[in-house]
Amino acid sequence: METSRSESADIKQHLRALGLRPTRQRVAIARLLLRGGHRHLSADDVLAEARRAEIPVAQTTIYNILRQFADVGLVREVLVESGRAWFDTRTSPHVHVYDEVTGAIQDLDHDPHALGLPENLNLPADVEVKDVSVVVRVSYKSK
Amino acid sequence: METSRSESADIKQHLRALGLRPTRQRVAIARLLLRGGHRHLSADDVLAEARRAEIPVAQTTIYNILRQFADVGLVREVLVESGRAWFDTRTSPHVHVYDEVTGAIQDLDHDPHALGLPENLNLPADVEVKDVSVVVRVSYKSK
DNA sequence: TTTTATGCAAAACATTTGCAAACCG
DNA sequence: CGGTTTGCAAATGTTTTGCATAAAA
Repeated sequence: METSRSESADIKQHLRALGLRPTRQRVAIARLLLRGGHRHLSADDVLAEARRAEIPVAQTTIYNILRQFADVGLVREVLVESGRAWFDTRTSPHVHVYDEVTGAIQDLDHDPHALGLPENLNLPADVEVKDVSVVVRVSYKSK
Repeated sequence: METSRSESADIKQHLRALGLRPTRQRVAIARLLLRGGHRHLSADDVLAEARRAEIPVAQTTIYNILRQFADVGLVREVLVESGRAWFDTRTSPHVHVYDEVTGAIQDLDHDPHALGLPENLNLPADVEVKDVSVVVRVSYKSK
């Protein structure tokens, strides 16, 4: 895989714009995460992908970077089961469908903000909505 | 605190109806959880309350019971942060507002099912919606 | 050079497991 | 009794921390 000079430059600029120093690891992980296709990855998945891509990075750093990326909205944290966090490379509004049997997470093209929710919240002026997450938990009807 | 005979009987019957043997621990924990007021409790909170109420029960059992209770719908698992699960003693439909700063979870009287969601799912016939969870993540505007 | 990030190893947690003893029906 | 459930201790898995080294500005 070839790393184009301009792609790196773009990502560096992107990270800077988000207030993050474009370190070697952050740039490499960002490229890895943002390359086409929406995916749901655990921290360990990202570490594995990084290793595969021969990106020199420690597990601790993966955790740091994923938290930072989630903070600035580069990825979205998805909580569907206690004990492990998933990170969604799709940041545009959508709903998650979680299969309790297989553990699979699927995206559903539906904007949670279009649900008339935030308006109904009656929130104080200084309160800011950071995210609205919708998870539809499904399983299979027995017989 | 006095334990009325009939209250115990009610709970036992309730548990049986849900397919759970009314063991000493399950009955005691159920009574503790279902006594008035909607709350969001961690497994550890429940253990602490049990100790306070002098209910003889082990941590392992709390975990078992909470999972079972969630399975049969006696409580609802709430996932708002990775690494720890909360259990909501309110089972009627509502939305959660999670304060990222204080960690507080609040209920919002709004039925997620009234959002036109399940109908839009286009799910296969054998797929069953077990739960729809909505979490509005908020924090405070700076300055 | 000054600040910030990385990475290692060790902690810290929440949750689960294996298995013997106790309990429920 | 016979299948479940409990509870202990140990294990597991994920995420965090402390701190020295390295990289960024």
